[in-house]
Amino acid sequence: MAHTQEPEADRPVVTRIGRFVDRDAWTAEGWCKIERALELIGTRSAMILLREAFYGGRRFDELTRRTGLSDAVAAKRLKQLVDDGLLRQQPYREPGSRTRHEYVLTERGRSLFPVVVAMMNWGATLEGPTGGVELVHAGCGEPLLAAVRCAAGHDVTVEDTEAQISRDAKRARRA
Amino acid sequence: MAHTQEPEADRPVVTRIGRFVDRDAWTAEGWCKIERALELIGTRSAMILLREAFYGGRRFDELTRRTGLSDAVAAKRLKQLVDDGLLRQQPYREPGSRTRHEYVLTERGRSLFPVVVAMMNWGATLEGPTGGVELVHAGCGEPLLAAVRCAAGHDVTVEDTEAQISRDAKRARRA
DNA sequence: AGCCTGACTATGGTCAAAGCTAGACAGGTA
DNA sequence: TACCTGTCTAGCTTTGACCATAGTCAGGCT
Repeated sequence: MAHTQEPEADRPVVTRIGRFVDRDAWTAEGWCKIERALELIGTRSAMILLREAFYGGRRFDELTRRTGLSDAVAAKRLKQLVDDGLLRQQPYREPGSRTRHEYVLTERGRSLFPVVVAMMNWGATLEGPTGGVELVHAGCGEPLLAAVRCAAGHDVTVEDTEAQISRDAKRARRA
Repeated sequence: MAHTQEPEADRPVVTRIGRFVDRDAWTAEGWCKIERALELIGTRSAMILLREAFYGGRRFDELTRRTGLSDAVAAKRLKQLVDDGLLRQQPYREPGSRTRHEYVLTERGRSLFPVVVAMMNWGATLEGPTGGVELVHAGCGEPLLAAVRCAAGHDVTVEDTEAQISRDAKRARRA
């Protein structure tokens, strides 16, 4: 598989600071936010159903058809996403049919927006056909990008990043 | 599971525009950038190894120890990540030991930064212990956030987003 | 040479994800 | 009433992710 082999400096990607310099002073055990996220969205079916939700898909038949998932898997995963509070069922009624449910993103589901955009961005850089669905800014029509900023508003690169043990780790440990 | 049940307006999350309004005019089949990304980073082990890489971990023993993965899984996944061009092996020599390899992020691997940050951000919003490792801006010490912007530089919310079929979909189809 | 250690590899077992097929079930239509 | 259709459930199977254990193998050490 072809890929970039940049002959770059032998420096750490991210600098470790504080107590985290000694990595054995601390264990990730149960603290990792990414692992926690993966428990909810770590399956292929969950991610592509959410993708469809961000593309505006809401109804069971559309979601199954456009994701290519089987009824059974889609139903199971949608149920889990509802239970986990990422989607919510909303009744609707098509004339001549009985009341059914649409699946719409909750606030928690919408807050996955940066994750979805970041993954689309990254996926777009991989080899394979370009194109497909694209998300753009309604205001100006420009495609979306996921950016990393700090809370103070600065753009941040990997090289400008430091890793530390969160200051409230001790406080939280009591809980 | 407790979660927000916002009583919000009955509008689509994302507006579909262009040919994409008729969703059956087009099929996702093989075009989805997220599915392509998931083929490379869609496993728990891949994500948490990359997490460790962004935390500054490089050596086999450290990566296995801090991720809690077994040797076998770590070795297999690292091999895959190297083959896929997200990591690269770099020789090092500890005094008294033979030459070994560190695993360092390639440019392609580093470009996952927004994905990792976005997932950490989102995971932090879930219930469970807060704390753990935190990434901060070296300049000002503020924690990192993943933001969504358009190519023109505007901040974009879900509501300001439109989904369309990418204009170069046809061009790419020839390939 | 023979030993030791750290980085893999090979094997077997468990479990979850996802596909397929077949139903169940509600609530409309004829 | 009987029937149809779209949503959802229930089995069964395959695949792959992960773990545990036990090897292999390279290369420095004594």
